[in-house]
Amino acid sequence: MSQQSARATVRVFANPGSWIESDALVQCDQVAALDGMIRVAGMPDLHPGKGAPIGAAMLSSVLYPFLVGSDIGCGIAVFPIRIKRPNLERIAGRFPDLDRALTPDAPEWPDDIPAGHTDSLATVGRGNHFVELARIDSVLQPTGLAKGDLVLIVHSGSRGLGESILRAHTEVHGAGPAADPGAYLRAHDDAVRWGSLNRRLMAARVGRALGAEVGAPVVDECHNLVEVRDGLYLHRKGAARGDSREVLVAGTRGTPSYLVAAHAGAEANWSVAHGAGRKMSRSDALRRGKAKHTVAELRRTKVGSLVVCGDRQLLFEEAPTAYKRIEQVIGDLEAHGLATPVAVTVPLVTYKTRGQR
DNA sequence: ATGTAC
Repeated sequence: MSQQSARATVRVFANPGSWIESDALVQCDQVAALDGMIRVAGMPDLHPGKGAPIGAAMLSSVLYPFLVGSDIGCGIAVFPIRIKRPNLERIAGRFPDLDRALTPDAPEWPDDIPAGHTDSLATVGRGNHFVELARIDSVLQPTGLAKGDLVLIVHSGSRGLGESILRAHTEVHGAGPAADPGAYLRAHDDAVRWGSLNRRLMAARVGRALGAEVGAPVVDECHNLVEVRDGLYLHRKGAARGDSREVLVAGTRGTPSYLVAAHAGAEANWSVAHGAGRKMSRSDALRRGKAKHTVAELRRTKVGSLVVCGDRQLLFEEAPTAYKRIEQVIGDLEAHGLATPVAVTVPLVTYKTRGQR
């Protein structure tokens, strides 16, 4: 039935010294064997995901919804924010409740909500998602930001909307291709717009709660989506658009993040990493973290930042030591000519969740 | 990563 064709290429853009979990490489090979697959590019933050690798851009003539996963539209946005004399304790205490959905009486309530999906609007979600007040620690290359400027970094996606889109497909077709790519893409595009709106609404909520002026985003890059390029489908799963633009590559809740000028070409599927990448599974991070860290040191980090996280389990799962070193990921991007560092941000206050769960 | 069930 399936015709014989040249197998897709797999290339991982990491230096030999950068450890990549072997399960993630196996997943890349499995993806490469899919019908229609042309080129799999693993980013230096590559790690195993649920059925498909995270930190990968996968170019194919066939559209596979499972390669993007449930959080369609997830991305990272950076907003300039002005606060006169930031008091971290006070800011942490005044952060809005981003676990609770926006209500229509809020001043931020938008006129146009993609897919009419109002559930969980302007909420951050869980997992690796966060909203962070950060300071520009150094500027390495001319850009619109200056040393000392404050920014709000928002990493979040489409919450239940993307999940429902993937589920609708999976219930009928499992890990198979989209039977009607156009229909999938129309729903998908709504989720991508919803994710971007979600990040803007959260920034606005934080600005209002802190009495701070929030500017238009200087970066807003989605790293989970399907991009149609020359009639082919480029599946991004934790891989940001990397062709001639600035992207924020997130560190961890307690280490710096990097704004980079991305200039990735076809061989890297026009992509760059989206973050530090997990070094261990959530269960390992919880087990090892409990032996290694106290809750107090995870809530007040080595760089002096505060982490608002009422959920102790999530705090351990998201510990900086559960992730690769961001400097190594950035070094790998540089070494392969995919990106050049532009500015370094250091966290001041990171919001994860108020709740206990 | 998610909403929901356990």
